Order: sequence, then structure tokens, then C-alpha cells
Amino acid sequence: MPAPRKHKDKDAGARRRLMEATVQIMRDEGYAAATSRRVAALAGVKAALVYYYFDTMDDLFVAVLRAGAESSLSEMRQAITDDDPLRALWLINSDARRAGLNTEFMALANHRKVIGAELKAFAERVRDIETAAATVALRAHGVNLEEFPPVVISMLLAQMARSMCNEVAIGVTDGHQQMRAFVERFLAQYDASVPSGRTR
Amino acid sequence: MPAPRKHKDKDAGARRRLMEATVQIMRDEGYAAATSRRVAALAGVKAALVYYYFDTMDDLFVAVLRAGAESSLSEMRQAITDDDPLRALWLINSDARRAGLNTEFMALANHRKVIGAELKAFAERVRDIETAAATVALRAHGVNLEEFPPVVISMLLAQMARSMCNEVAIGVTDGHQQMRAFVERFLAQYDASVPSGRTR
DNA sequence: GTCTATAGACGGATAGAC
DNA sequence: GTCTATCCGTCTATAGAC
Repeated sequence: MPAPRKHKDKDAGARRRLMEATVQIMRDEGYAAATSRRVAALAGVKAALVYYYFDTMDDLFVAVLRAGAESSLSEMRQAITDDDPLRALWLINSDARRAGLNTEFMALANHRKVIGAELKAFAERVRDIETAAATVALRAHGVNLEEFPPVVISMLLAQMARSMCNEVAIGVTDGHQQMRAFVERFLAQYDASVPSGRTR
Repeated sequence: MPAPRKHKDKDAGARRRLMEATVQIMRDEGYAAATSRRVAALAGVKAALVYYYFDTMDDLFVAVLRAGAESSLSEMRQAITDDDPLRALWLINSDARRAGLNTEFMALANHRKVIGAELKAFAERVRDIETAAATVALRAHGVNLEEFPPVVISMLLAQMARSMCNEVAIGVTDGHQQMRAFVERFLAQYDASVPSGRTR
């Protein structure tokens, strides 16, 4: 923990505010709008300060990505221990804010090597955790893991949740209601909080 | 419509080359790299010509999006009549080039209203077609359409194919082999070109 | 149709004062 | 730590010659 705040602590730290401002601008207007000047203005400081805390803009982006990744990962690790781990993961991946940011970083990764490497490492850790959760849930219900590999189930849940968020962002909602109902029916079969058993 | 080509038409038209260059740059380096200067250079003309053919850069992006959309839609309409329509749609959506472009446009849509509206209209037409294909395939095999709504199946197939393309783009391939095998098993049940029922 | 030239805005990044 | 000032580059878009 850095710099124990003495008094009222009104300022919360410029570095932190810069990162938060970056997140907000990326979500609202896309990564291309997250320039040093705009980010600084939103954080209430001058552009030059960005380069005091971060060597380059890329470093700022990486810092933001890392922070979000760590936060997401710890939420997911928590979800594994949930009564209904699969539904917990479905809900986490249904968070529009997270999904929107992720899409921006995917696009950024297209032409910034550093971001791409970081994003890849993060995505792989997420898949590992989600697959672990699926394995636990499926095995507990005696599902044949050859026929329904946990990694497949975790990919379906995570990617569909994110895809729907991305669609909502551009105003597309066709089929979403049906998909949510379908997933609910599926999840209901693997909820540890209700007596087990495959219906049908 | 300008200048109907008479003879051999060796040059293919600057307008067309500009659009092709835009596609290529967007795919390789992201939409932010598709500037009037870079696009013009790749097309072998000067930047000012971009503004002769397109009023603004946004208009160029919209033109590119529309052209790609029409091409995709006609491929999909063809796929409906295929022996194995679901697999055909799976393959179309597994095209990395298409998926990459689509992701760039999604990101672009975040801060360009015009692009967003265009992308939404396109996405809805695609969903309609894909759902029609799924309806045909599922009904032909006597599937209970209440339990497995065609729109759900079409979303699962299309979005998973695209998600995997996006992951491959950043170097993530965990679980892909298992997912492809899983989808293959599923598709094999609904292929009209083999006697119905579960084979293999 | 295609070019040169340029206006005008904004970007990343640095030097150095306080 | 935070600021002012500045360098130098690229961007969109336009004017006007050929």
C-alpha cells in the first residue's frame, strides 16, 4: 500500500485517476479517443503528467489492461467457490462494461504488439479458471466429460455472454431473450444449490 | 455511377482500389491505421483522391462495410440451399478475414454513429438468414423447436465461429480443437447429405 | 480524374521552471 | 509532482492547377 493518506484524502492520486479516465474514455468513445490530452483533461491534470507516470501511451494502456485483468481474475476465482459456479461465470461475462473494454483492447491489440501479448496471457488465464469451474460443476453431476468437455462448455458460456454484450452495444437484440432462456434452462441442471439430476 | 469501362479494364478503378486498400489496412493494422494517406498510398494514388470519391473518411468506411455486407449476405443466402446448411454457415463464420474486419467495424461503431447504424442493420439481416437456415435444418430432423429454438442454434454457431477467429488473431487457441470436434459432432446430426440419425 | 500545396487541428513526447 | 512551452509529426479536408 503506497502513501498512507493523512488528512481528508480528497485527491485519490493522479496516477489512479489517469487510469480511470482512460477506462472511461475507451468505453465511451473507443480507444482511439483515449489520447494523452483527453485522458489528462478528464483526470483533471495536464497532459505532460501522463508521461511522468507512464513512459508511453502504450504503457498506460498496458497498466489499465493489467488492472482490469487482475480484478476480473479475482472475481472469477471467487466464482469457482460459488454454489452455482457456471451461472456465476455467465453473469461475470455478461457485464457490459467489462465486455466493452475487452473489445476495445482486442482492436488495440491488432496493431500494438505489447497489448496483444498482454491480452493473450490474460485470456489464457481466464480460460483456465473458467474451465476449472466447468469441470467441477459437470463432474459433480456425473456428466460424461468426453462427450461434453468442460473447456467447450466454458467457452460457450463465456463467449456467448460477451457476444451478446457486444451486440447490445450496437443495438442488436434479436434472439437474446431466447438465448438467455436457453442458457437458464441449461444452468438449472448444474446448480449445486438444488437437488442434482438431469431432467429428461 | 462513373465511367463505364470499355476495353480491357486493366486498372480496376481507383475507387475500387481505395476500398480494397482500406479493407487490407483495417485487417492488418486496425481501423485507426486506415487514414486517407495510408489508404491512398496502398491504392497507388494521392490522398486528395480519396475525397474525390468519398466526401469524408466515414463515407469510405460505410462504403467498405456495405460492400462486405452484401457479399457476405449473398454467400449466406447461397448457404441456405446447401446440402448441409448449418455447416455452411459455420464455415462462413469461421473465415478469419471476415471476422477480423467485423471486429474492427464493431470497435469503429463505438464512436461513429453512422457506422453503428449500418452495422446494426447488417447484423440483423445476417441473423435472419442464419435463423432461417437453422429452422430448415432442425425441422427436417424433427427437432423440438421449442426446446432448441433455431435462433439460439444459429447464434451459437455464428458467434462461436467468430469468437474463435478473434482469439486466434491474438494467439489464443486453448480449447479450439475440442470446440471444433464438438461442433463437428453436432453438425453431423443435421447433415441432409447423409441418412439422418447419428452416424460416426 | 488526378495531382500539388496547404490550412488548421490534434497527436506523442520532451525540456525545464516551480 | 505538476506545470508551461514547444518540437515535430500526422490527420482530415479543401483549393485550384493540369
